[in-house]
Amino acid sequence: MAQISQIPKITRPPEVSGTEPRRVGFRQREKIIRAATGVFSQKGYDGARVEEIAQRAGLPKGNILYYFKTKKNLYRVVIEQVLSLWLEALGDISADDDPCDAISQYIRRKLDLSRNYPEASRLFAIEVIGGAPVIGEHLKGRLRDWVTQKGAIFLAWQQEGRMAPIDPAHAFFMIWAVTQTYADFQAQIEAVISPANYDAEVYEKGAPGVVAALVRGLGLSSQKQPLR
Amino acid sequence: MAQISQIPKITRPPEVSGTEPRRVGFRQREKIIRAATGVFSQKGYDGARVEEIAQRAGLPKGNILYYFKTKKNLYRVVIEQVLSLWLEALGDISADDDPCDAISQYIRRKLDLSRNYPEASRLFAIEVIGGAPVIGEHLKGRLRDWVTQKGAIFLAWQQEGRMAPIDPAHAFFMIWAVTQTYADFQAQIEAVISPANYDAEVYEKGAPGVVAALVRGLGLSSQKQPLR
DNA sequence: CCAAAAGTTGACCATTCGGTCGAAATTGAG
DNA sequence: CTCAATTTCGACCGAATGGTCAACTTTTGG
Repeated sequence: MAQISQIPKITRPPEVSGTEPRRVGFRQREKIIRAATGVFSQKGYDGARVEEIAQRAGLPKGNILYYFKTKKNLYRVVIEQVLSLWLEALGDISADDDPCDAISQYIRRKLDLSRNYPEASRLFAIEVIGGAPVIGEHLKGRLRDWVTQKGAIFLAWQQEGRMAPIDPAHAFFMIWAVTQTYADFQAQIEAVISPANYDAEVYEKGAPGVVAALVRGLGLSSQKQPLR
Repeated sequence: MAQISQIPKITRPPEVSGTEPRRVGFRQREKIIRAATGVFSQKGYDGARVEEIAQRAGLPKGNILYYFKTKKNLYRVVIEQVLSLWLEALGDISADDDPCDAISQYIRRKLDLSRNYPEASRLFAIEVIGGAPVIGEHLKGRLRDWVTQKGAIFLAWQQEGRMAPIDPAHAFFMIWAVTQTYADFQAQIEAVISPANYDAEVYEKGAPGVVAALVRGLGLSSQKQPLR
């Protein structure tokens, strides 16, 4: 996805025409970032070899360093892009929403993220497990604020008895943990059940039950529903 | 003439007799494994430096390689020990148990594992995220069998209406995800809430609500008295 | 007490990897 | 077309790292 970046010297606004502003470097950067995400997510920062990223991107190694001065810098760019994706997916939860609808939808959104960007999820996980050396500050900032804000909504719902009395932050930890486990621990899940098709078997068949369980656990029985 | 060294001057046979292995190597191995677990869990396999492990263990590098022929071999030993811990903690769940009691207890046990061995949990996570190259076969074997077996019990309970109709395997994935998140994503949790004392704030204050939510979500509302 | 086995240690080596460089090739604006 | 900026690419380098080795010390069994 397009993102605010500091590409050197793009002074021309994107003119949409038959002849796109084919900055060669832009395409290459995208390819490299995509390749890097894959390698970093599997091997971690130290395990990843610039040479392998280059190979996956179909470029010589020197080229990678040409676009991203250093390996560390490339990692920073990649992880920050992943973080953006993650934060975006937080989306909005409004106090006016029906708790059950809002949260089920939120859970499903997170689940979709795991499904569509499993590598991003894994990379994020590795970064956090390692102590979040790069994105730690962001977590203490944006993420924390978001949780505080949405947590207030949860508290209000709880006040009205429309949600189980659980610490809002922990409610989020729970939701994140469950949804991300399908991307991060895919290898384990595949070992336990042996799905012919992971997406179909897991996200389509298994996940709905999990969403229901989460919703039930958070005390969000559908307002006018037979479920008790 | 007295040698100054940090090595305990144990010139006498170990005060502890019996089956205690007198070999010096046994102690050293333990120290090394402990140090290695810490380093591997934070940096991953490639990020870990043998030198750093040696330093943490208070030994010269050559010594590490003396006991564990290669770095890879050391990793294998460490990860396999972690796996043992993990599998042991699965413990037993019997069909005769009260579902609610059995599963709450199980959740608490897993939570204790995260609390007492956070590094082990993180190392396990890194291994699985990387595709479980070393322990994959074990997961397809022992873990899978365990899930199948215990899953049957879940199904029986569900038949009797004592548990929500959720795929047993996914029920476990859910429980594992939530309990392990407190160890694996500690950095994120610390960023969001700022606990003066992680254990107290998280495991003692926050976790009980999470256990309750999980139990509720799995449809195990305690028809009995709130145990403990 | 003695000799063999086990363990310790730092110096050393081969390889790998991130990063540099310079020169050739490509691109694109005027 | 021209020319300068951009991009390509392989050769090369220094630092770091896993692993080896041989000399030396300690432990152990008899």
